[in-house]
Amino acid sequence: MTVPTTPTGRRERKKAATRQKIADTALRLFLERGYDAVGIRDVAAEADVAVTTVFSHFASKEALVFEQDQGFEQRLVQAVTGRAPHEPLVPALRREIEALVRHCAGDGAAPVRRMIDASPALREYEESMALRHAESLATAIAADPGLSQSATACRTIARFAIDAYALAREAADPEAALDEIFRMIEAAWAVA
Amino acid sequence: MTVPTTPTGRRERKKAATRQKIADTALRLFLERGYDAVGIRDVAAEADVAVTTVFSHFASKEALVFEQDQGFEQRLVQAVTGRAPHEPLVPALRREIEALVRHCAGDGAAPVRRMIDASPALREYEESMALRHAESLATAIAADPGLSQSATACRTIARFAIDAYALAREAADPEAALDEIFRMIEAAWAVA
DNA sequence: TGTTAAACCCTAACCGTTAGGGCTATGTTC
DNA sequence: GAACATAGCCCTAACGGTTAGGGTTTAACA
Repeated sequence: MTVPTTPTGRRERKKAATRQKIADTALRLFLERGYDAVGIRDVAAEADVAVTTVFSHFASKEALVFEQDQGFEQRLVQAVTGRAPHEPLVPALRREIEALVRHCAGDGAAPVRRMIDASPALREYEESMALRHAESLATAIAADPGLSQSATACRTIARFAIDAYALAREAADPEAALDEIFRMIEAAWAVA
Repeated sequence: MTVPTTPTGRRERKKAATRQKIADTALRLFLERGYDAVGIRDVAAEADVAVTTVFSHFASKEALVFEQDQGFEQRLVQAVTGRAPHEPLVPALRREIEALVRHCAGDGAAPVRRMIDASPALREYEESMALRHAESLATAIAADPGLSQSATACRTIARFAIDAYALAREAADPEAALDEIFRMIEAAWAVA
């Protein structure tokens, strides 16, 4: 079910190395020269691979920036499926989203965030990604045997949670914003 | 403030006519042959204009499909700013969104909806458009002198409302879904 | 009537992305 | 160990959305 952290064979190791080299090179170039000023052909040349190889590892130029997309989604789902028995849903969601917001607001991620915010294409991609995450989250919530909400309520809460993530990231005081938004989500969930 | 329904001069009339001809031609071709099977060059040729003219009227190929984008946004904002004095916010929002959902689920719009749902590019564009609308809506809500909510609460409710629109559209029974979602939104707004 | 600029045209390109087809090294089977 | 199958990579060429550059017409207006 989970991806092995260390691939077994030489082939898989080499593949993972190629992927990582491409991602690292791309991010470095993007930060050095700006996302729009770097072409896929530049990335490929600098990483010493063919253009087609880049696209065999990443579905689009934007995807190069959001390399850990999957981990992100898994954490969200895990926060729901892996929470302690009888632990209520919303606080568990909140905890995870708070961690994710902290991670994105951390110092290390600041230049990347600036880059994303400066590029409409990247912002759009990020939001579209978030919606996919909301779908996964909704599925996970709907599958929880301890909850018996309608499918609509599950999808609604999932989207609200993703909204919270997006809004908190942009807020001047992310912590306070999360407080406020999750009070609202809690109330919404209570009447569902 | 509002766009004049009938442009005054000949130049503006011709411009509007060109724009409309392009939009009509594009939609017709898209529906006839499929969105992906029709290129911008095809649209331009059939509408008897230059490719550059198409892009001087529409920012992208996707924008050709969502021609009434602006009207959409204006209606949402209007539902907030133009509601009766002392009328509560959420029911006004709900009324407008219900009307919009009905409009999109109507028979006339069915082929267009099928086309949108069949194209990832169009779906993504639509969601991104909806987020812009949420921003406008948030601004309108925040500007209401009768309300005294935090900026975060306003933006949150705006996004929730847009979520309601998206979720209801996809639901098997849009009316019932709206009922359910707006009960949640009402509760969220009450604690804001 | 002459001037200005908006709307339009054409050509040529840029850039992300994909198709087609070939090569090599890795993993597997006999 | 030899033979095979194929995953991963390469190259070239193209497609399609989008834009830059620069020219022409014509409505608007002094």
